[in-house]
Amino acid sequence: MLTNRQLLILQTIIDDFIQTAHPIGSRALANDKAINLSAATIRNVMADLEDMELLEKTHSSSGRVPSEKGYRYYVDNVISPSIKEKEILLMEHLLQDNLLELEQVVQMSAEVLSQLTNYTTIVLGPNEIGATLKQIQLIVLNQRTAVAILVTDTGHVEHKHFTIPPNIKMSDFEKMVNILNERLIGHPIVSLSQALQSEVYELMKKHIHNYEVMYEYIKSVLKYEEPTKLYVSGETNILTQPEFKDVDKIYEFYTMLENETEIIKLLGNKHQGIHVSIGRENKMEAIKDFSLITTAYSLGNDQLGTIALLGPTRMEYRKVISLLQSFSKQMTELLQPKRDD
Amino acid sequence: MLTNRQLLILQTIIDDFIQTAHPIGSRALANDKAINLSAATIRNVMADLEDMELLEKTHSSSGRVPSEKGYRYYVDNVISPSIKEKEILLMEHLLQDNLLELEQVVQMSAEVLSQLTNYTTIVLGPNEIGATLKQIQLIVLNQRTAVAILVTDTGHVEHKHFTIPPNIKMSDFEKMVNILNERLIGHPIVSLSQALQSEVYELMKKHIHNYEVMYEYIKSVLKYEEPTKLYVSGETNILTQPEFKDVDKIYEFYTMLENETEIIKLLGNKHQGIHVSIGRENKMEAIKDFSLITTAYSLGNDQLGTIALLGPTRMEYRKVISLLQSFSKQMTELLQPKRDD
DNA sequence: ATTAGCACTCACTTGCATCGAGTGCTAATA
DNA sequence: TATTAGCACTCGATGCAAGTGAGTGCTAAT
Repeated sequence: MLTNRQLLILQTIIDDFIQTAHPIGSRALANDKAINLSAATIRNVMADLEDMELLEKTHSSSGRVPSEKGYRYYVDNVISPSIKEKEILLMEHLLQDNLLELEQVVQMSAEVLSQLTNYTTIVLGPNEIGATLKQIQLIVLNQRTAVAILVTDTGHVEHKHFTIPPNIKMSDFEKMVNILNERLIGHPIVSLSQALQSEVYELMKKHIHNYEVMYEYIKSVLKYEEPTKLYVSGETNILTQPEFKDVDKIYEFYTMLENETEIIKLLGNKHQGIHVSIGRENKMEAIKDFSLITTAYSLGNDQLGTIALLGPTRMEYRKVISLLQSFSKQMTELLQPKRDD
Repeated sequence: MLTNRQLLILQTIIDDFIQTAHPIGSRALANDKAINLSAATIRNVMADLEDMELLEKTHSSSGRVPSEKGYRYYVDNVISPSIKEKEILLMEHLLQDNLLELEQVVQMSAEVLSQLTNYTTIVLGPNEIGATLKQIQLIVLNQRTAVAILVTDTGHVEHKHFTIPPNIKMSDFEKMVNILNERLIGHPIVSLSQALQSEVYELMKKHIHNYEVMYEYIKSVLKYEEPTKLYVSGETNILTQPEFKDVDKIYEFYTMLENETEIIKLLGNKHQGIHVSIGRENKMEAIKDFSLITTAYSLGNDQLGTIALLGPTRMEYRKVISLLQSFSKQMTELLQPKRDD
């Protein structure tokens, strides 16, 4: 446990460093009105904090810089539950305004968040687990190709192109659509394939010529492919941070962003609430110099997606955490009415 | 007009510089087996070429570097009509393989091109000018919202969410969809709004209650918004080029990529064929150090889209140009059957 | 017309001295 | 006993001078 004095100094160093990105020396702290101690005393305290591995030096005679452990302590113990700031009000305004499709709302929010924070926003989802089929359409484009359109109750529209099975009559095609709509509407879209088997197969056998070929085609069309999309916004913000003036680091950063599967792995499976990973706490080598703050947004018990802010370990934790808390709350409220009525 | 000797030296300097990114000195050229001249003679030729502004020095005693005018001369006069290389065969293979939606094909091609060249690929389009309406659907999600789905004959699917007009009966809604499908199918989607007015308005007046409100809503749904999408692929490639080791330049580059409207302006309105803009020939300040090679892909006389490769002025013009030529040809061939049958 | 030779230019590197912000330690002080 | 002042020390950053080398332009010889 830290003494009040130690805590004050740790906090001041981290706050200052977050603003300036320069190591903080004892002299600078001695000038801080809130700290009424001499530089020498402060040096002693700093030495203690360094022994506890909460601070580090960049070289033997440099000022102090927070260590990852220091940030961790700061996030866990120092940051007080936030108050509403003007940024939060701005975001609330944006979110409540309109009646857009979920995906667009999320995308917009990501942009707003990266503008407000000057960090990079990564959004996962929304996934459609829990969504049910509202309507299915098969539209013939020409003799060879057709397009299938699935609409969910959440308003998500998905379409797939496919080649028309050989030796299929148009009348069978139409019958097929009717059967599908009659039997599959209301089924969760994740399990449409199973539903096709249990609800539709026998009917097809009865009414459709060449039903086996048709069945296989429909099955492949209905196969649920995780449509998780990744939106990244404010990539360039990272370039304005002084710690990324090295081209190699920038290259690594952008390459990391291109690796979608890794990012999905990183963001998925986060529990409810705000989650902070600092530096090497992240599983991913490429972001060992970053901090990642994530939160899930959800409807009821279904997790719908994750939104994350990525910045240097020297991050404005206070601000970002309260922004994300607000976002998560807003989002969940916004989603509520969309399905209920 | 250049002498053979001047041409040989210009060409060699540009070829070497494209490979190494270092200024080329007279000594290095004198060692080139293809050039059987002393360093001093080469220096004289180089001085001549510099007078003609085809070469430049980075400082008074440096080797020579091609000027923009030099690249221009090289592109216009030196590059011979290309032969098929292995890359082109690879691309042909990828393009012919499958039966995907146009947008996906274009997106994939962009990725392949940026991999093959190590430059950044920017794709505009495909635009849907000339596409006609194949089917329209209105699907009610809940009491307040519905989604409209438009499908074109090219297989492009577009959807829009909208609020359901107040005081509208479900039966009217269904009637409406029937009328729209009866009257609007086959109309070019760019002019659906007009067609709505001329073909549908009177009918609505007759059959639909509250037709004025409905009309306005439908009109806004049908309003054609240029769905031109921009795909960028291989952004990180630029970071491997030695001329972009400066963070400011990288920042400028990425900021430029975020500015979609500017890019669309830059890429649109290019005539048929390959088009090379070198350095300041580009209208856009942010890419004054880049060369942009564009080509349009098209079906018949309708221009469908533009694909462009962006790299340093020190670009492998030969390779890029022949790749793009091939792409354009392939693409046009690929598109042909999609609509005809 | 071509080439060898030479003086010159200039970016780049290396070494060295200096500066200053910051530290740890010790002794004096409240 | 806790705090502070003072001092020697460390080390990155900055600036300068000298040296290096790749390259040039010019001139005179071939």
